[in-house]
Amino acid sequence: MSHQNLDLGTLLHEKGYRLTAQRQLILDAVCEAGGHATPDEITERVQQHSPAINRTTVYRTLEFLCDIGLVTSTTTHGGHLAYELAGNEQHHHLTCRICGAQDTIPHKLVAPMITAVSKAYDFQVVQLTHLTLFGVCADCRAKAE
Amino acid sequence: MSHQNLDLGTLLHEKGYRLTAQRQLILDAVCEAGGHATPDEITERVQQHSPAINRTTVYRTLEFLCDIGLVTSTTTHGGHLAYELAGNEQHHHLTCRICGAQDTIPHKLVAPMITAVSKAYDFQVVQLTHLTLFGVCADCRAKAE
DNA sequence: CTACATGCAAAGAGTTTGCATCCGC
DNA sequence: GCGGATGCAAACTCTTTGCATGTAG
Repeated sequence: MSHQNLDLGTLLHEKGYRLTAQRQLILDAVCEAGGHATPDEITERVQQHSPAINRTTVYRTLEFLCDIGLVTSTTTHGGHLAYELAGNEQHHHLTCRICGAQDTIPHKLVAPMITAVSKAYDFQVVQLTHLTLFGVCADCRAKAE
Repeated sequence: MSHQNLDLGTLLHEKGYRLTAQRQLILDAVCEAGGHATPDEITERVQQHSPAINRTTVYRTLEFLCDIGLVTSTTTHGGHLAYELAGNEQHHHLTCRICGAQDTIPHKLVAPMITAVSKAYDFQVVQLTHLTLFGVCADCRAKAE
């Protein structure tokens, strides 16, 4: 996942926020992580560049980036926070319980189900956090045999 | 949700475990809760009958009941554990972000999506924890207008 | 220079672990 | 009586909060 030619400075400035080294580094780290990343993983990545950065700052900045729409947050299976770059396209995830491999599936595979549920139950699904399906990937199934 | 004529004593005995008052009470509490219940809610319910019961015991017993297949666990939106009686029928949940109302949807609404994903990605979905879709229920939408 | 952002330390939930005691079988 | 189950306290992880200091604009 890339920066999408994102100019964080300009973007923040337009909204009245400040560009700081920490914010840039944390956003970079989320990009590099390339999928779900926990605050811990982000902290580790960021500290490779700038070891002094505080955990608190990582938490606050991730929430901040979430607020301004640059990243999205989910709760992972284990019940922990996970962040990822907010892409343009809505998508969902497959996570292998065994090897942890992640795959991305397009929303169109999920959309019909959402529509069916919405109609049947008069319930407006607001899947702010995208869906994560857990299972076993082809590789791990092959190895298991 | 009811006990389903469940004889916990016999069941535990068959598997080589012991029946204790705590286990019975905790299972009862999960039944009474009638849906997702957090360890805290369970503890509160149990303590209405037997105030001396320890939080640790609740945690351990819930995990134990999970292991022997009587209850299932999920991670809720807030990232906390939630348990519920393992029914015979696979199902999923709708949770209203506003009023917290919960509805249950049958697996057949979700199954086609799972099948499509499995085929397209050669990924065997093992949705041990059932799915929870977040959104806004009809009542809350009506009130919002 | 001024408000926003950061760092630090400490608090706070929720959950787990170690160990002595208890009790179902 | 034996070994699994419980209770208690303490540790542990993840996350949030309060307040002083630093720094972008």
